[in-house]
Amino acid sequence: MFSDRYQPAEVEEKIYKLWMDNECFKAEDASTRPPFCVILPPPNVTGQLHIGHALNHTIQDVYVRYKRLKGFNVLWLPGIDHAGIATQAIVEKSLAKEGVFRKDIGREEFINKIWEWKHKYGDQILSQMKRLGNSCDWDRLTFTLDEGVSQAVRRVFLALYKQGAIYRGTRLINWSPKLETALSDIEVEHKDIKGSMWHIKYPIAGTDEFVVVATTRPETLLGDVAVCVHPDDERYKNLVGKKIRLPLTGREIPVIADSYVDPEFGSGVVKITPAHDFNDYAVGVRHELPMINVLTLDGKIIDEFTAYAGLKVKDARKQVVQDLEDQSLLEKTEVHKNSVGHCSRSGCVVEPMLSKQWFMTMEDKMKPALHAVVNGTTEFVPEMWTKTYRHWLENVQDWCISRQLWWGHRIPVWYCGDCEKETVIEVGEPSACDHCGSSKLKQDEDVLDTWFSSALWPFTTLGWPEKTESLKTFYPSDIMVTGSDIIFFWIARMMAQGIEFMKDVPFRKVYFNSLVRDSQGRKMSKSLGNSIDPVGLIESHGADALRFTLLAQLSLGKDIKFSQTRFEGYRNFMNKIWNGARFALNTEPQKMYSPSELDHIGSKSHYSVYDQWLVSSFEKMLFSVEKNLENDKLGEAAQDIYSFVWHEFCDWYIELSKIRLYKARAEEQEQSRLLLFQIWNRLCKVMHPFIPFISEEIYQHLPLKDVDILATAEFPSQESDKNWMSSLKNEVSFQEVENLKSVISAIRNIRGENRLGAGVKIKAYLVPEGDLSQKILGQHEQTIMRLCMLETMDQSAPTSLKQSAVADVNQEAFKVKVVIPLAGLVDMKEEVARLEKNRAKVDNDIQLLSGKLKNKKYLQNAPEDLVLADKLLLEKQKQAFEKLSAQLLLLQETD
RNA sequence: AGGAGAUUAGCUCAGUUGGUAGAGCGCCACCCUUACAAGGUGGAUGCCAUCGGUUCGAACCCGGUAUCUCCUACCA
Repeated sequence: MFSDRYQPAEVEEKIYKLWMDNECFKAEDASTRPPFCVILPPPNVTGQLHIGHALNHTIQDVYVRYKRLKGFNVLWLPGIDHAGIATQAIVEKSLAKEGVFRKDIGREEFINKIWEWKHKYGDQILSQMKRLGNSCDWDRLTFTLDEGVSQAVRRVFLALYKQGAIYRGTRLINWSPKLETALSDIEVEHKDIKGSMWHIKYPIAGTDEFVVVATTRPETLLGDVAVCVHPDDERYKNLVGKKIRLPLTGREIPVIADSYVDPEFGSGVVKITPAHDFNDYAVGVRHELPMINVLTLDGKIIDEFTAYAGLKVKDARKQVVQDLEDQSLLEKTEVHKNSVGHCSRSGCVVEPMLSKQWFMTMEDKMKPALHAVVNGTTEFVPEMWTKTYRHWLENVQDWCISRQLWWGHRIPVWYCGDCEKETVIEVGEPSACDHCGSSKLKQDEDVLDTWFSSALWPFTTLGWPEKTESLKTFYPSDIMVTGSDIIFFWIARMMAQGIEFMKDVPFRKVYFNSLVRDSQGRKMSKSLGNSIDPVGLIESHGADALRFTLLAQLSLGKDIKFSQTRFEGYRNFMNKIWNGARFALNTEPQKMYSPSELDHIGSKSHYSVYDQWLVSSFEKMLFSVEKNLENDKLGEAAQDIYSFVWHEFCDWYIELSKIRLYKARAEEQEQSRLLLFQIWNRLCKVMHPFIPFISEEIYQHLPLKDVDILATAEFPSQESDKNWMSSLKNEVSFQEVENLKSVISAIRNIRGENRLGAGVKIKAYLVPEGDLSQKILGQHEQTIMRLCMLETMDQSAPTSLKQSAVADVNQEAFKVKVVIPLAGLVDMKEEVARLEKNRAKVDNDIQLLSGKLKNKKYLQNAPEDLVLADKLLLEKQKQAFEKLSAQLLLLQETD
């Protein structure tokens, strides 16, 4: 130890190794201790952890370490997600740089390449998680493509398939032409694009007349199957039922009426292209219209439209517009801002596409998932997210679960070459068709949406479908910590699948963590370049400082702005803790204590009132931390620790105890040291869930004969610490020290406001009123003199108050008049100003209180003790006012 | 368009059974006092967005308004 600055870089790696070597994070499948389980939302294998992960993981680590210290059999189960589309896209991109293309090397070879990537980056992510201090049971690390998980996925697929809940069908889905796969909604990002709105004349068949249709996508005109107006729109009523001669194709299409059309928007006439627009698709289904596909899977016009065949969407659009203009069918073009879906992985524009895909029915599955949250079986924190959850689940649609990718769980369906029917099995490959017995079977080329396996995560990680001890002990888990952005994609689906296959919810509580934004409040994103790398932060100020920065700012339901100066502030706090410990541990001579000496006390009389005050203060902090943790208020718990360590222990206790520690007799010194160790022994445990490295490092330096490991120690509690805590805390001593603090503050205040530097030696008259006041002053004379840097301290009244600063300390039974002669030290102006300011404050109080006490209704309705307190306060303030006025008069007198 | 949330010190934000507003950072003054200058002591700064209601009493409860943020959907 004992650099005067805390050096996290020298500590963290060593400490993490200590934990690993001692298997501190291992959970037991069978234990007499109560279980506590957290399943880590598995980070994507695609790259590095970002600061959002740091927050998410730190929150979990606080719960997990706290419960571990509380004696629970804790399992924090780590994992990594294969993240199908994201990983495939990234690996494909990186291979392309070397001139290697997926389609050239083939499925098997490409998947091998991804596995190589996974091993490299998976390990990198794990080491980053360790640097943060995550106390996961690493032996249980699970990857979403592990054999056991794959088995489970196939069993679920088969079960749902047999139920009819999984089916194959042709629907309109989001399609990435670049990646050539279906996308989930979460993979579609809407961006505002400045585009155009083209007003096109559609000729009415058999006439010379036109109807004008406004569109942002003229190229899909090729797939139009109708023109639609609002049924109540007078302008077009007579048009309904007539035919339109579709430009560029000559195809005749009907005019239909549907209330989906907004008569106010554009021309009030909409072209219907069911194969390329979600609304049009719905209209198409309602009106039983045909659906004409216009695009190839890679986003080009199909060959049937010879004039445009092979053109990309953008080029086709230009060509179509040009051709319409040439035929004088383009009425006008307007600038139009449009929100367009983009593929979050490749950046290309997403096309709604008619496609044959696998779907899972959702409506029935989501009912119990909704119910379990509404009735509180699973609790949402903060509670407001239940509204969002409900809103989503009540408007759920079937889920497209197939993806045209190579990386993922391959769909366990085989198609028969003879009868064309499907065979689905749970293990291995089928040898014959279920329906006709043919052996000409071919497996579906597609893989499952990543979220399909993620939805099973709470039980597949514990060994399902085997009936494992882990599953029995740890399902359901206690808390799931995650972002609210995946409440539907993940949380809801885990709820549904958990209830379906485990007959119980997957977790008792969901904690939705905040979003970490940059210092300007912007979302962190690659495109803005404002992402913060947590590893860089750890390297600069240490993992504990980072953790504490995130935790201390935590407030349920609110985002965190990451500020560098605040981070530095908490780095300073780590240093403060370090030096507080250094004060306790560096005092020579060193003696080693047995654990029992740190847990029990000898004679109470050996402890000073300062010690007793500290123990009371510690106890108050401890209870507050526990209460806040139990109520998921991690931020407030962190702040409890902050203010105890800095403002109670360092600011007051250390200063109060110095005299005894430096100057007193040997046995008294020994007693002081023992108390310091007793406090730090416990304080380390309280701090540990939040800042595990520094607390463990300090703990390892405690002069204990057999040092154990903090990570698996026992959290202090009223029961376990009964002897120590209840013997030492003492409300009378606590009050005594609070009184003492008030005198010291009063003197310091006079010093500060009169600009009397620390170098100026001052004399003070402290005039007590009553025995208690006298006793306290007498007992703490040395302390007062030291902390206020007094030259002399006199308990008798001064002969005159002229040319003196005066303050009245008045705390219930403790009353002291503080008089400090200022003659020759300062201009009296400062003191006059100080007293006037005080008097104004007191006067304000008097006005307020007397007004209140004149109000008859207040006297009738307010609780008695409140009224009484106000009356007492009023009297006290009136006296204070008198005294201040008298002193002001004195000061202004000239001799 | 629908839903949710926010508005408190210069900045970032706390503030639950309604009872005279708090913290960190920043700022000002003085100080390297043997744990710590990444420190110490003292100080300044608020019509708690706005209008109304309930109440003896509102930052807090209810309603309206303004501004901002996020989510979902959509813009043919």
